[in-house]
Amino acid sequence: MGVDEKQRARLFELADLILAISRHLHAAKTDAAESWTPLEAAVMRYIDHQPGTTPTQAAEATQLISSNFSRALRKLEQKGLVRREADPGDARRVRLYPTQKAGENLRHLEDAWSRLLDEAVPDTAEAEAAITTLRRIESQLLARVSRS
Amino acid sequence: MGVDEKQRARLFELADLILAISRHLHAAKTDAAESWTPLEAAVMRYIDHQPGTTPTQAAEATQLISSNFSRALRKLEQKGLVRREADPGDARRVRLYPTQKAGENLRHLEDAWSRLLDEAVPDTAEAEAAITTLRRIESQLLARVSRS
DNA sequence: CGAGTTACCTGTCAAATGATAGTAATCTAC
DNA sequence: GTAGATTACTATCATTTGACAGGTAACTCG
Repeated sequence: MGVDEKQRARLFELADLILAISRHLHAAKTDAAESWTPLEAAVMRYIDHQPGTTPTQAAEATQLISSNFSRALRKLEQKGLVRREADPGDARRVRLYPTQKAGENLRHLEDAWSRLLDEAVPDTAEAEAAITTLRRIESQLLARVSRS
Repeated sequence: MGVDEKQRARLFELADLILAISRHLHAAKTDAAESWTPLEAAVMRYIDHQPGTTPTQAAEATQLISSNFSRALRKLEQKGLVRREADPGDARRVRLYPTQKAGENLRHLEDAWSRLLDEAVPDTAEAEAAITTLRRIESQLLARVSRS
């Protein structure tokens, strides 16, 4: 069956827009407190969403190979944004938690990005609809990768 | 006035999702014909959308400073994907056009990305709604930058 | 115990990116 | 026609990122 012509073009534009906006957001590098590289930001946000996660799990979610994840993690720890804690059941395992400082920085980031987007999407329902769609896309892409 | 608490969190999640998906799309580096770096892809897609654009204009749209844009452009030209043409009215100015080869490669990219997204967003209306929202965000962010 | 596995980490290399400085050609305005 | 602005470009540097090879400690299972 395959995707029909118009839907294909639509989906392409969707991907295109996501990539373009992502670039804009990076470029508008909100000087939110600590300066984060894009990769560090991705790791930080994941740990914030999933406190208590392990490096292996987080690396998978962010699609980083463990060596690179470890590097990003080290920097975040040096900046006092992430705390490592030993897993009581398995001493090999490390649990990751955002620090309070991370919470403050993320709030700054939230402020900055929200302000950027509020003019474009003031409507609550529209924002929620977009989030629903994008959430589905995100989990779909994630699943696809772990499958391969 | 300011953005209310919940809307702020929503918009933050929106930004977050966009960044995460963007990372996934890059990671799923569809080996579409010529291999493009993320930046080259951004430039290529812009030129495809706006054939006849000038380097200055395209650099602004992709938020690159001219030196880096020039580098990306050179690579795209070496790969035979972009053609430069002198502006008849102003000899300083260069006009950029996608080549036929670029069209083919973009079609591969369109295939690959569309396939990735189709499972997540099979619904036409939903895709269009998301596109509308994201288009608005994109032009908003772009305008914001040129303003500053 | 001892081999194999798992989780995490370091070191290192190459490529991609962001930014600055500076050059050359052309145009504009006086 | 000359000073200054505009357009496009090159050279170069530091940082970020992606990938690989390998190492240590802890766990599992016979």
